[in-house]
Amino acid sequence: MKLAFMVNESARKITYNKRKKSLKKMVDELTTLCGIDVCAILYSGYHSEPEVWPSPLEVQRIITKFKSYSEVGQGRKKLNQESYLMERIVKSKEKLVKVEKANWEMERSLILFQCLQQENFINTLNTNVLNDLAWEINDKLKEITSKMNQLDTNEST
Amino acid sequence: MKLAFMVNESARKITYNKRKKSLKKMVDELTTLCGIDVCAILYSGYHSEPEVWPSPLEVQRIITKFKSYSEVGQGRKKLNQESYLMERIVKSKEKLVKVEKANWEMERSLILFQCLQQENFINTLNTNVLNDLAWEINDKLKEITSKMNQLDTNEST
DNA sequence: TACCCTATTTATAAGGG
DNA sequence: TCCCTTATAAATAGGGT
Repeated sequence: MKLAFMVNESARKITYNKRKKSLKKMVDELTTLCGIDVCAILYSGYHSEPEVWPSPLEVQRIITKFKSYSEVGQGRKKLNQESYLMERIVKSKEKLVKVEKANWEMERSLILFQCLQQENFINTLNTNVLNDLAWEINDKLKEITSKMNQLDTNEST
Repeated sequence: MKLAFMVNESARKITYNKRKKSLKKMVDELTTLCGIDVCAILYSGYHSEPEVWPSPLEVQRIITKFKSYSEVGQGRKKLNQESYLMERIVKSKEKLVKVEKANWEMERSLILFQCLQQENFINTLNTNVLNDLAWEINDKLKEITSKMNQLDTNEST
C-alpha cells in the first residue's frame, strides 16, 4: 500500500477512523507505560471542532508547557550577535510571556467553567452554588484583567 | 504484557523511544493518507523541552486552531440561563480572544525568527538582509503592542 | 455508511552483543 | 547505552454484508 493521499473518500474515512483510534490508544499507552505527558490534536474536515486527546483540559495543560518553552527557553542563549534589534525582540518576548501567563490563567478559569457546563455538572448544582462559582471566576477574571492593564501601563512609561 | 508504569528505568526508556518513533510515524501517515492536520506534543523527563511533532511551527498552527475553538466556539450557544455573571464571563472571553489574537501574531513573528536562528539560515545571510528582517519583525511587534494597548484603553473607558 | 472478518503487514518486548 | 534479531502481538487494508 502506498503512502499517499487516499483519493477514495469512503476508504479514506475508514482509514481515518481506524488510525485515529490507534493514535489515541498509542497516546494513552505511552502516557501510562512511561509516565509522561502526551497529547494529540487532530484537525480534520470530519468535525467542525478539532479533536483533542486525551482531553481538552489535559491538552491545554500540555500546550501551556509547550508554549512556555517556545517563549522563554531559547531566549538569551542564542543572543551572542549583540544587536539592538535582537535585544528589542527579546524584550517583546518577555512582555509576551507575562501577558500570555495572565491569559492562560484567564483561559483556565473559562475552560473550567465550560467543562462544567459541558458535563452538565452545573445542572445538578443548586442556584446558590452556581452563583458562588460564577462569582469566584468573575473575581479571578477581574484580578487578571487588572494585572494585564498594569502591565501595559508600566510598558508605556 | 501489562499496561502499567514500567518500573525498570532502562526498559522504560527503550519503550519510550520505540513508541515515540511509532507515534511520530502514525502522525505523519495520518496526515498524508487522510490529508488532515495532526500534531503531537510529548513532555517527558528525558528532554528539557517538550518534543513536538511534526514541527514547532506546524504545532503552533494547529494549536491556534484548537485555541480559537476553545474560546470562541462554545461561546453563546450554551448561554440560555440568562445570568449577568455569565454574560460577564463571555465578555471577558471576547476580550481574551482579541488579546490572544494579537499575542499569536507576535508569537508567530518571534517563532519565525527563532526557527531561522535554529536552522542557521541567519548565519548564511549577510548583515544587511539580517537587519532588514529584524526591522520588519520589530515593526510588526510595535504595531501589535500598540493594538493591545488600545484594546486595554478602550476597555477601561 | 458502518461494521465484521481475515490475510498480511507492522510494531514491539525480550534477549544478546 | 545503543543496536540488532526474532517470536509474538497488534494494526489494518481490502473485501464482503
